[in-house]
Formats: sequence, structure tokens, C-alpha cells
Amino acid sequence: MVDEQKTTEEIIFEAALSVFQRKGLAGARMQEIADEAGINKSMLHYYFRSKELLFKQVFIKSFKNFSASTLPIMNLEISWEEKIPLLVTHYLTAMQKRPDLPMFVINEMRYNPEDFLSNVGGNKIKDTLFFAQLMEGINNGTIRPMRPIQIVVSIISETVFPVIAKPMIQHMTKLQDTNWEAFIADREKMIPQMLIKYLKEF
Amino acid sequence: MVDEQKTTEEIIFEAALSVFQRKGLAGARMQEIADEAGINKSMLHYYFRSKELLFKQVFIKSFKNFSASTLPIMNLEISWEEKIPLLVTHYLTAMQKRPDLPMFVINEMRYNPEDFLSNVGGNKIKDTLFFAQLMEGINNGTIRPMRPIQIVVSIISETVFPVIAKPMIQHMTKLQDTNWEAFIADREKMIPQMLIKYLKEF
DNA sequence: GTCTATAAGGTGATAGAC
DNA sequence: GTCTATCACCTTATAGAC
Repeated sequence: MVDEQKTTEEIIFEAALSVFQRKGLAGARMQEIADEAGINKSMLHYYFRSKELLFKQVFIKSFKNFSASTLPIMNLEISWEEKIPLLVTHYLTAMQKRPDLPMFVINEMRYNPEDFLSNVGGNKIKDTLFFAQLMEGINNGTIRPMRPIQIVVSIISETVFPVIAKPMIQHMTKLQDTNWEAFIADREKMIPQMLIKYLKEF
Repeated sequence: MVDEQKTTEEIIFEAALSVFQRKGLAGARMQEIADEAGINKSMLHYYFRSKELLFKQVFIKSFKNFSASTLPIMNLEISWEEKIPLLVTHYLTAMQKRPDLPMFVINEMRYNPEDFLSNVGGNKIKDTLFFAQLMEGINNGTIRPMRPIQIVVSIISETVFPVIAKPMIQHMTKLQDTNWEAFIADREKMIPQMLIKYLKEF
């Protein structure tokens, strides 16, 4: 730990991140954030003025965290076939560690107007090497003709959804927690196989 | 309209269904439900006692609605290869009509203890003809060896997730609403092809 | 059954002492 | 910068007239 001492502002922000991601904007309480930060409630207003402003900062940070985490993998200097398993593993492990993050981002995004994220800047996935590799393969006939974005959406859907819907799936299937890990491990192999097979054999 | 006159209780319940699905438990307001029902707020307590009890009924109804809607398709007397496109189309169209429903169910399920749904009774998917057909195919070697539940989860993931994550995907891809329909139409063809190819060719 | 009025407690936000 | 005390408002819930 090089930088042991966190500023009060950082302590509050991390507590807010945790509470907002778990409870959402409507469900979160300023008092709960203060308690989790081990600090007086007035400090929240001193540093962030209002609940809404604190939430905005937390949301933007969460959105960047979720959407930017895969960019390094997408830009690796390896083939697209090697990239898909890496992306699948990344999402499965990252989302299992923090299942509240994707849920929070997706959920709160329904209420926030588009210009809310104007300064965040999306469209980064289209600028990755992974996207360029898919485009090239499609153009030279080695990959099935389709929109590359469909592949990205499938990877995210197949990995993120089962994790956020875990309680529902467990209820549907009566799967115990001990078997859940095996279930996810199976998916980790299955999804890349299925996607690559579909893209290459046509 | 055979039964034009709805009871006050039904009017309230439908308004509650709408508001809770849009705003969630924490975000919903009893006053808003009363307004949407065009009725006095006291009536909500007269018929349902408390917000929590009203929510419970709404949640159970929503859960049944979401999870039971595919059972008729799964039990059709057709082959499993014919069933997959039907299931995909069903989820895509049903979820696009009511994107709040799956989001609501998945989201609120994180907070409700398992016994909350004990009387609803899950495990129904395992009792469908679709599930039996998959098991049979796996056992006689015509379908790739795997847990049948993985197939069901993939179908739901690939269809439900893009719809609930629509704002995020649109932000990521700068996809306009007019192109969204084409995006979904492509998926409707792509997903069954991918799944069936993976299951049969191994 | 339906309404008005109001209680009772929670919640975001601020003033002011230190 | 940090705390206590407090305001002003909102929200669920109930009492009681009709």
C-alpha cells in the first residue's frame, strides 16, 4: 500500500459507489452512505452538494468502469479467435466479482437522458482492433457476413445476463450454489466454441 | 369486451403493476399508483393494506407472467429444432413490448429471499417437452453432450439481454431507433442458426 | 366503499458552533 | 473540515365523516 491515507472525499465516494450500486438511486439513503463511510452525513453535502450530484459522479464512474474494462483485451495483438475466449472469461469473472455493477448501469440508464453521458463518449468499441479484425474477416470472406456488433452483443449477453439473472436461474433450475460454479465453468468453454464455430463455418 | 366493468381492486392492481414495473419497489410512490388508477390513495390501503403487500402481489404476478409465458411453446408437438426459432421470436417480441417486465423481475429478485417465491413453484422448465427432447437428443448422440439448461439460458440471454440493455447498446454503437429494428430482426435469424448449428454439428 | 384530514416517521439539506 | 441540531418536505398509513 503506497498511498495508505485516502482523503475524506475518496472514502465517501467509495461508500457511495457501493451503496448506489447495491440499492440504486431511489433505494439508496444518504445516511447509509455516511454510515458505510464511517463519517458524518453533513460531509456528504459538504463534498458533493446533493444526492443527485453524488449519484451522477458514481454513475459515470460505474459506466466507464463497466464499458472500458474490455478495451485492453480487444486491442491485444492476437487473432480474433484467440480474443473471444479471453473476452468471455473476462466478463464471467469480472461480473461474478461485482454482479451489482452491470445491473446498476443497465438499470439506471433507462432513467437518465442520453445527454447525461455525452461527456463520457461511447463508440469506443468500434475503434478497437477486435472490431477491425472482425470487419476484415467479414470483408475477405473468412467470417460469416454480419454486423460485427452482433458478435459483441452476443458475447456480453451470454456472459453478463446469466450472472445478473443468477437468482432467477437458480430458482428456475433449483441449482445449488455449489453447482453454480460448474454451470459457469461449462459456459466459459461453450460460448467461445459456439460463437467461433458459427462465425467460421458457413 | 365481454367484461367491461373492472372492479376497483383490479384497477388498482393494474396501475400498481405498471408503476412498480417502471419504477421498482423503492422508486414507486403510492400516490403515483393512485393517480394512474384515477382513484383515491386511501383505497390502496383499503384493498391491499400496505405498499409492501401490494408489491408482493405485483411481483408474484410479474414473475409468473415472465416465466410461464414460454411454457406453451416448449410443450408444442414439434421438433426441438423447430422450437428454438419460435422461442427466440417469442422472447424478442414479448420483451420488446414490455421491456420493463424482465428488468423488474430480475432486479427485484436480488432483494427478495428465496422463500418469497416458494409458493410460486419453479422448476417447470424441466418438466416441458422441449427439455425432454433435448435430453433425448443428448442421450442418443444427435445433440452435443451438455446440460440442457445451458441451451435455455442461452436463448433467454441472447434475446432478453439486448432488449433490457437497449439504452446501453445504443449508446455504445450510436445505433438510431430506426436501425434498432433491423438489429433485432438480424438477431432473430442469427440466434437460432447459431444454437442449432452448435448443437447438431460436433 | 370512498373520501378528507391528519398523524407519525423518514429523508435531503442547511445553519452554525468548534 | 467536521460535528450537532434542526428545518422543510415527502411518504406511508390511519382515523373518521359520509
